[in-house]
Amino acid sequence: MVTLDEVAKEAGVSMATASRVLNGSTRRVGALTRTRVESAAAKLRYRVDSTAQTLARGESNVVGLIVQDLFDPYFAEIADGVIRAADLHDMVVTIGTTYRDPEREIAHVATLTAQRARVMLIVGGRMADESVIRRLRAELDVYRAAGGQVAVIGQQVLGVDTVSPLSREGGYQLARALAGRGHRRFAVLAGPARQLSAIERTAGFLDGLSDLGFPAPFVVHGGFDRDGGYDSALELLDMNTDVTCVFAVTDSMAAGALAAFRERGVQVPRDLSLAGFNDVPSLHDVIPALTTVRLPLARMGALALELALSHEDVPRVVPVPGEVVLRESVSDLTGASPDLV
Amino acid sequence: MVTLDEVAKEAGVSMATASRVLNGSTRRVGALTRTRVESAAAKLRYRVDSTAQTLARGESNVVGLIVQDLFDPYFAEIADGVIRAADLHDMVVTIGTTYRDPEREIAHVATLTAQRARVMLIVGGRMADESVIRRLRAELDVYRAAGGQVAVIGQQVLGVDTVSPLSREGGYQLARALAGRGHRRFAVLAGPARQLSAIERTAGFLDGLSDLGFPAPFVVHGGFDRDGGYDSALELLDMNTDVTCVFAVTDSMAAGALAAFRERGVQVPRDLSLAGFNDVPSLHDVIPALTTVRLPLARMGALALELALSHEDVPRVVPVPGEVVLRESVSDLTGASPDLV
DNA sequence: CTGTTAGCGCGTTCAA
DNA sequence: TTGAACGCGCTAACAG
Repeated sequence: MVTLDEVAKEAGVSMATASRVLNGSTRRVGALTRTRVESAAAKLRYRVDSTAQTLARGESNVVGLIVQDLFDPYFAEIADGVIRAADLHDMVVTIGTTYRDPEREIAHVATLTAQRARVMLIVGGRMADESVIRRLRAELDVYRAAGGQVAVIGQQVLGVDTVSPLSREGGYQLARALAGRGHRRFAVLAGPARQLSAIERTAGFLDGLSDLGFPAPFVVHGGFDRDGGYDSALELLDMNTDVTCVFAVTDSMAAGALAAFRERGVQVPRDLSLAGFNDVPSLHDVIPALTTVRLPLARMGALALELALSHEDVPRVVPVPGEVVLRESVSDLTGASPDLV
Repeated sequence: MVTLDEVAKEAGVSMATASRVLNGSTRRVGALTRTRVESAAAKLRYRVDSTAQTLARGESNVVGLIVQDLFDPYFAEIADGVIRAADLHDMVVTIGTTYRDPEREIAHVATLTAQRARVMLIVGGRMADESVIRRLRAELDVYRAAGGQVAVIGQQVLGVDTVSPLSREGGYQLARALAGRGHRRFAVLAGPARQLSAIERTAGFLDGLSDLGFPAPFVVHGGFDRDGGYDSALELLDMNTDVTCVFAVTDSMAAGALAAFRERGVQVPRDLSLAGFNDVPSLHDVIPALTTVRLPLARMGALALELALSHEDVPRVVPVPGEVVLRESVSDLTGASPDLV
């Protein structure tokens, strides 16, 4: 690989000059020398070594991104937003996936620290396990002590910059919207009992119902993904409740629930209404169209990066409201209009 | 950030020794010294600087991955496989997305070269544009000249290690399978006219039909994604053909086509049968279940990494066969059994 | 088994 | 405006 000083020699200048024209910020170089260096670099097919730059500058251009699972469209969309934003800053994105294993999360933080990532973005509902959180925070502390910037997308538990989807409020608004359709008796497929964002969404939903004076819903815990929704839905059906509407705390879970209902001959929304959360685009074509709470995932990813890059001393929290989107999967029980759009 | 020689001082040993116990491969260090170094490192919260390691070793631990769009489950699943495999090798994955823009692809290759990525994985059907391919190849050449390893997932056009989905054969087998269900008159939603994998799938399909002595299908070109399928399907309907079965060269396109058919009141598979390609898991819940050709995407990603890591002088090609999966979206016209599983 | 030394490729003072 | 020299944090000979 061609190095900078080979280019310098070829151009008949010093390394310092070559560095200035090829990578320097202050461009105080004579026009002639500049073109000489540039053509030498082109001729030799010179490519900077950004690892050497990182070492010399003490600052890298890598964005570390930690997600649970790229396979989940929720994370994929956020990752997409991060990558787009990073591109604008000429930064590269290193992705680590945890598959919901906190140990892997901690390991990734360590790895990204070793990479001297300039910023680190952590996505996804942390589990409410104190001991794990403590160790994660410890690992983050050594990263930050070295000048690294951290931003989190999700629950605000780490004392760092946070892009915070208003899960609780989303659940709350969803409850009111569903009530507006005439539903009174609900069930919640609540996901893992210790998953913070699942907890928040459920809690907001419960609050909404309780403020309305409605009975508390049936709550079924289970996995956070499609299969979790499927299993929870079957479990719910076996309980033989009289609910008219089911809230799955994730679109993926709702998709699973839909499959389960279908298998059991339960028609949505005729026999049972269903709502999800996130408004994942890849689920836009499911039938019936899913009522859900929309989150601007890609924008949240970009936002997190900007937050981390523009770091200030005091941790900031950017709340991101969700938007209830009523679609066919929820029936209208008010009698006013039996058909939905 | 704590450096290696601070650790060495703390432990009362030389940097070399500290390096050996903390990062060296040959672990010929006395037990006592070893523990002394280890506890010093722990006490000081030392974290290696892998950029410095890269510089010193002349070899990095980053895997560069170039995909078109993380949002597309096809790429997301491959990326997942790559990340998992990289993890096994203690390597990190840097992802760049091209959004199908060849210029961005070339730019990413340059960036990853600058990062001194140890291997580079390029995924996705290249466009059949000679001039772009030439420039891409030129950029790859400087990367490879520096000792970088490249593997491609997709069409074999670059003279490097390739994981090659047997698109043509997949299309061929699909044609035969559909014929086995009694279909004779087909249409193909063929995607972009210059997209290699789309071309291959279509060509194989045509071959299959022609070998069977069936008439050539209607071919509609369009976008490669969900919306492309949607638009192409509408276009097909407007042509008022008498086809009984439609092959969309992508599952995402098939999903879009399904939506279009539904809007127009065309029921699948009663009025029209539909098949896709890829067997994307996130589409497993669509109704009716999609007949498709399954590709082991995650495994292909892992495979590509192994290929690149175990580089040999002569470029290798690993063909990956697809598997036809017949599901409800294709009706059985043979009359033998009017209902499908 | 351990220490000394010389780079890896680049940015950046400090002089000229 | 340009060049010489040092250092970033670490590994890898080479000695001892």
